[in-house]
Amino acid sequence: MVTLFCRRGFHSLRASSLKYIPWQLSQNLSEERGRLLPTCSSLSFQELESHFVSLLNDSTTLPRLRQLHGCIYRSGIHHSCFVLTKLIRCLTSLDVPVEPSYPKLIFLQAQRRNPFLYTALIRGYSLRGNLGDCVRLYGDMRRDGISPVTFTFTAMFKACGEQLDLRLGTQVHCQMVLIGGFGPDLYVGNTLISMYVSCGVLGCARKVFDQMPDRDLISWTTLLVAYSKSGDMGSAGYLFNRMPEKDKIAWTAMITGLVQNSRPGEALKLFDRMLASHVGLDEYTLAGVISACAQLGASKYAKWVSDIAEDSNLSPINSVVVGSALIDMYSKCGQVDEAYKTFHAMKERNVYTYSSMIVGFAIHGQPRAAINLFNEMLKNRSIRPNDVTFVGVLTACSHGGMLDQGRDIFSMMEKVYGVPPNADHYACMIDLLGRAGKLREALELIEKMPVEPHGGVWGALLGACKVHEDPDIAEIAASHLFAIEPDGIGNYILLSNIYASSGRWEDVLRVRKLMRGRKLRKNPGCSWFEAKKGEIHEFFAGDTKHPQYNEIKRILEKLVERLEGDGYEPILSSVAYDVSDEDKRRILMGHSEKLALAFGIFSSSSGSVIRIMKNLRICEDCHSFMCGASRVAERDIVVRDNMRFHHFRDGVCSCGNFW
DNA sequence: AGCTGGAGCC
Repeated sequence: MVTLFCRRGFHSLRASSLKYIPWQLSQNLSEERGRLLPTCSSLSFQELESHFVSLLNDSTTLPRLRQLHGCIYRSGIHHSCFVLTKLIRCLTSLDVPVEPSYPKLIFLQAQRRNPFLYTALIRGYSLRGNLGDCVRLYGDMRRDGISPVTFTFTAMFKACGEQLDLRLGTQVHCQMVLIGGFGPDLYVGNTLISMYVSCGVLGCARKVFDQMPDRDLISWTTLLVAYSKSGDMGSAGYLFNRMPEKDKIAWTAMITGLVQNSRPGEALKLFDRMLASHVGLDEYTLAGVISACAQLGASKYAKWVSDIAEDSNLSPINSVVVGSALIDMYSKCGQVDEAYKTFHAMKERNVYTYSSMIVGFAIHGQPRAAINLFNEMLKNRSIRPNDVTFVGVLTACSHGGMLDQGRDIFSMMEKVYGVPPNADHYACMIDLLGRAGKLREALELIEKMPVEPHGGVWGALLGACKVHEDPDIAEIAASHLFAIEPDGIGNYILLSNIYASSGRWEDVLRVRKLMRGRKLRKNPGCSWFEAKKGEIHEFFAGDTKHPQYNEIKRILEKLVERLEGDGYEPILSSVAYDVSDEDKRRILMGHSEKLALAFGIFSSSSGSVIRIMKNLRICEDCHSFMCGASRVAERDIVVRDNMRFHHFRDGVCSCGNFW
C-alpha cells in the first residue's frame, strides 16, 4: 500500500539524505496522486473500477476514505455501483464514528441502484443496531422492484437478532422463502440459527438446522451453545457427540457449557479427551477449565491447571483472560493471597481482572481492600466498571457492614457510571440493610424495585430475618421464595430454624409438613478437607464411618473441654429440632465442619492452614466453635461455606460475626 | 463479482 504524504518513508530516511526530502516528498506525492486519480483516458471502465476497489480495500481511516470519495467523483466513475458499494462498506465497517448521514449520502448520489448497493447500506444500519432504517430501506428496495440477495437477508437477520425483534425476523424469513431461490443455505441458515437463538426460540433454530442441506462447524456449535445456555445439557451433549468433526472452539464450547451448568468434574474429563485429540487449546479453553477448578475449589486442581497454563505459554503475564480466570479461581480456592499475587504480576488488566479481584476481597472479608481497589480502578480512565464490578463492591460493603458507603455506591452506579442496578445488586442492598437490622426498610426497597425480585433478593431478606430473629417478615420473604423456588430446600429449613429459635414449634411442624408434602428432603450437611497429597476427605453430618473416626472423636472431645474452660457454650438454638438439650449438644458435635476440623488438626502439620469447604451455610454454633478452636489449637482455619469465606485466626473471624 | 456466521474470565 502507498502511504499518503510519505509518513512512513520520512522516518526511514537517514540524516545524510535529508536534503533530498523536498524532492522525494513531491515526487512521492505526485506519484500518489497519479495512483489515486489516474487519467480516465489511460484506463478502461473496468480497470478504473478494480483500481478504486483495490485502493478502498487498503483504506482503514476516515480521512483516507473521504479523500478517495473525492477522487472517485473526479475520475467520473461515481455511477459505478460496484465502487460505491465498496465505499459504503468501508465507511460502515470503520471502528471510528462516521456521521450516519454520510453513507446514506453516497447511496443517494448513485445514479443506478442494484441489490448490492442496497445491501451495503442495510448492513451499515444493521451494524449500528438501527433496525428501523434497515426495514425502511428493505421496503424501498422491494418497491424499486429490486430482488434481495442472500446477503441482504443475512444483514436483516443479524439486526433482528441483535434487536431481539422476533416478529420482524420471522416476517423476513417468510418473505425469503416466498421470494424463493434461497433455501436455508450455509450462511443464511447459520445467521437464522443465531437469530432464533438470541430471540430465545430454540425450537425454530433447531428446525432451521434440521432443514439445512449442508451444515458446518459453526451451525453445530451455535446450536450446541444455545442448548447449554438454556440448561439442556442432554441435547448439547447429543449434538457434540454427533458432530462430524470438532475444532477447538467446539470443544471449548462444550467444556464451558458443562462448567456453566455446574458440572465441573465432567468438564475436566472432557478437557482430558480434548488434550488427547490434539486439536490444540487457547486462552478461552483454559478460562473454562480454570473456571471448572474454581467450582471444585480444591488447591490440587488450582496447581494442576496453573501448570498447564504455564506450559501452554498462556501465563497470566501474557494473557489477561487466563489471568482474570486464575484470580477468580485462587480466591474461590481460599487463596486470596495467591489471587493478589497473580493480579499484581499481570501486565494488562481489564474490567474482568479488577472485578474478579474485588469479588475475591469481598468474599474473603477484606472490604477495605475491595473498596480501595475499586477506587484505584476508577482512576484508570480506560476501564469502566460494569454490573459485576458493582456486585463485588456492594458485596464488600455488605460483608463489612458498611451501610452508608453501600448506599452511596448504589445510588451512584446508574447516575455516574450508567450501570442500572439489576436484581443481584438489589440482593446486595437487601443483605446490607438486613445485616444492619433494617428489615422494614429492606422490605420497602423490594416493593419499590423496578426489576422483578429473584430468589436471591428474598433469600437475602430471609437470611437477615434469621440473624435478627424476625419471624413475621421471614414469613413474607418465605412465601415469595416458596413460589419462586418451590424445590429450594434451604428456604424451608431457614424458615423452620427461624421459628425454632423463637420457640414457635407448631410453625416448625407446619413447615416440616409442607416439606414432606412437596417430597423435599433435607440436604445432608457435608464438608471436605483437602489433605497434603491432594486427596479429599468427605464428612457428612453425624458421620461415624471415617476410618479414623475414633481419633476424630477423641480430638473433638479434648477440644470441647478446652473451649468450655475458655467460656464456650454450645448455641443450642442452632438446632432446628424440638429435642432435649442433651440431644441438641450431640447433634451440634456431629456437624460436618467440626468433624473435618478435628481431622484437619491431627492429620496436617502444625503450622499449616486448615482449609474446609462446606455445602451449606455455616451455623452459628460452628462459627463460634471455629473462632475458639483457632485460638486454643493455635491454627489458622479457613472455611468456605456456600456464601463466602471465613478466616479464623486467634479467636476471631474475618467476617466480624457478620454473615 | 461484491458479502456473511460460532467459544470466554467476574
